[in-house]
Amino acid sequence: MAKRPTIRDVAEAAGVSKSLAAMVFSSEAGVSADRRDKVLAAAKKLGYTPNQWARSLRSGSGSFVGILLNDLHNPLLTEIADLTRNALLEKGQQSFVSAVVISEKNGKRFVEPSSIHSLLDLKPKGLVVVGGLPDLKPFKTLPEDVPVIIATAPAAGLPNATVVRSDDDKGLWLLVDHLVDLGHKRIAYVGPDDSPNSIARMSGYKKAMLDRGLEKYIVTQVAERNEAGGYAAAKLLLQDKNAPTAIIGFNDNIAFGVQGAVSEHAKAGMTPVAVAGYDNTYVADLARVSLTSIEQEKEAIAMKVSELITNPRVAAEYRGREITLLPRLVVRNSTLKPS
Amino acid sequence: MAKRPTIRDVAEAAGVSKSLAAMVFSSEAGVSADRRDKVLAAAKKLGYTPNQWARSLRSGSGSFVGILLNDLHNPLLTEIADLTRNALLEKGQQSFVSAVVISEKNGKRFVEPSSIHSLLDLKPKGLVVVGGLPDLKPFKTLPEDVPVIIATAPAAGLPNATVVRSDDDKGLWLLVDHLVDLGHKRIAYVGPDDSPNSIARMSGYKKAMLDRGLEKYIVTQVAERNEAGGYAAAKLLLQDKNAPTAIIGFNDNIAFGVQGAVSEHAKAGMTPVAVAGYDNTYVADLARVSLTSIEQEKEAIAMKVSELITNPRVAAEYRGREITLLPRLVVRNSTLKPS
DNA sequence: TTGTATGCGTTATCAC
DNA sequence: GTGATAACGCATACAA
Repeated sequence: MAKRPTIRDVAEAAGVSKSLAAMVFSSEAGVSADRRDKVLAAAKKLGYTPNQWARSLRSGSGSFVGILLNDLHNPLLTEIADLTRNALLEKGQQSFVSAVVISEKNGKRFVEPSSIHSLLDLKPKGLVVVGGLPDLKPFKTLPEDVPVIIATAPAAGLPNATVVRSDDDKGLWLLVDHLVDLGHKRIAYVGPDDSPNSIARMSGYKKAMLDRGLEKYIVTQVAERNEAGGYAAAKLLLQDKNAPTAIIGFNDNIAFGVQGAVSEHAKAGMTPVAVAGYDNTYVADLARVSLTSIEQEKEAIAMKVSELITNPRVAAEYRGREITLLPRLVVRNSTLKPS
Repeated sequence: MAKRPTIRDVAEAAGVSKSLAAMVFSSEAGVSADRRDKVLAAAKKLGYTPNQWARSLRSGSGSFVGILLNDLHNPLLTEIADLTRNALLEKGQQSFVSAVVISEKNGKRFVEPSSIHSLLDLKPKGLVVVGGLPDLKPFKTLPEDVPVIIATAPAAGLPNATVVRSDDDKGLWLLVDHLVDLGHKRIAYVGPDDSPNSIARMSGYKKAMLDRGLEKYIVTQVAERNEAGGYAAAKLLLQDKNAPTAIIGFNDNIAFGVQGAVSEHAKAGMTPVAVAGYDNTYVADLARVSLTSIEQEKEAIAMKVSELITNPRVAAEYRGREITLLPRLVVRNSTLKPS
């Protein structure tokens, strides 16, 4: 198959020098109109598009923004990555999404450093990290003027990064508040406690309960971050004599598992238990699921991120700081009707 | 921040020439043990890892496999991409996942060619395309010896690609067969008809109905490929006097919408309608959803793909051919109990 | 305005 | 076994 044309092929076809042809694609001015047209025509005919990686290599920095996606399975993260990419596209900013490799070595999951280096070696002009990475050290090799924005996760040890995330304390306060208003007192929380993110939410739950004078009803149950984890944890909670009347899950996935356990509980003739999740995944909105959840305002996050990455002034202003957005409660059947 | 060390830094630190240092990382032999150790020690101390893109540029081909992800929102595709990546990792094959950009121009969605070129310019040693791309022309610029594998989609006009997908005819046959065994006759199909993939499934449905002698009950309703599309289409079907007693959706997402419409239908006192989807997304397995679906054997697809990409002999053998895997029926409540 | 030379980080081809 | 040199595709400082 035909080899990809290079700028030399274009120059030759247009009858000009390589550098002249290069100028047509790099800087706007500096080339006479007729020659520029010739080059453009030749490029179009050959189907030439610049190799942006060679460009990165030479210039020290590319013209694209790198988006590092933490987990392909998490709909919240893929959604935010996609929204960010679209927001950047609207500003005319190219981006490149790549997914981190997570491998497992003797039972422990960790991020392959090479999958981070791969993106950094492409020399992005800015970097967006979507989701919490356990180790952000590799990013320290980035040049000073490359902004790093971390979406929906704390900046574990990266002093110059900007964090854009929604306020977990507020989110859990909204959930607890909503449930208390419905008459619940025994409100339990189910979720992991192995990451900054999960710890923040659990702590938000406790603060909210305290705030409502319900400290003696605080019950937390550790769970793995998937449906099965939520199911198992809820089963444990529900067999207690002082079983909760409402359960909040760390995220929607866990809450789905809780819903499963709660359904079985209700079928056994027990009083129905309210369930709420977090992240407002599209699944939560399905008619059959109808799970009350917290919307992290993904669009707002994406907009903020794209603004930070494209506007150097704003980027400089927020370097090393955290931008906190207000989450929003989305009430659905799981906390209203009996399930 | 510290700049990323290059091979020159390593060579200098080890007191050897760049070429010698390079040999340590490229070929196994050809360098004396003591110098090799010196280089390795220096590399470790500086935290050096080779820039694989510069390597690609020079060698004409990198050491990694490119995985092009069609749609970040489709759980089937992200799952297959991830499984493929893991299968490759187990064979010691690095891979790089990047997502295509889909933009919208005057109402029409299309793939940004630049997002494909970006990955091709990295010069992968093999390419995996996950999901159906409307236009595969850009891949024609790949060298002859770079295998292209297309997962879960037809090879629209790429004669040298290998396709790995499951048999849609068989999948729809399994669904229709299952429903007929349960006593259904009025089995309708809901889904789009705007892509090779969707046309294949719709045709599979018709063949299966014919095969069971139910040609006079064939009813298809076009729907957009999302929950809302399924909901709207099902609403239309259900208001008919000869409403179907079972509805098959093009994929799970559409079937979720159908489930919503069917629930409302049942609440209005009508006889419950069976629903089935396709792709066996993790959502289908949620207790509250419990949707009968077709498993495309994602693991098997990923295994096949990774074998094709890593084994040149197998790749050559299947070049230009299609590998069809057998799908599997997963029965859940949506086709059993009244919903 | 146009062409030439140099280098980004790497590997391949030579000499030595 | 080792080291200098060219080249991958591109951009830029410089000279013409």
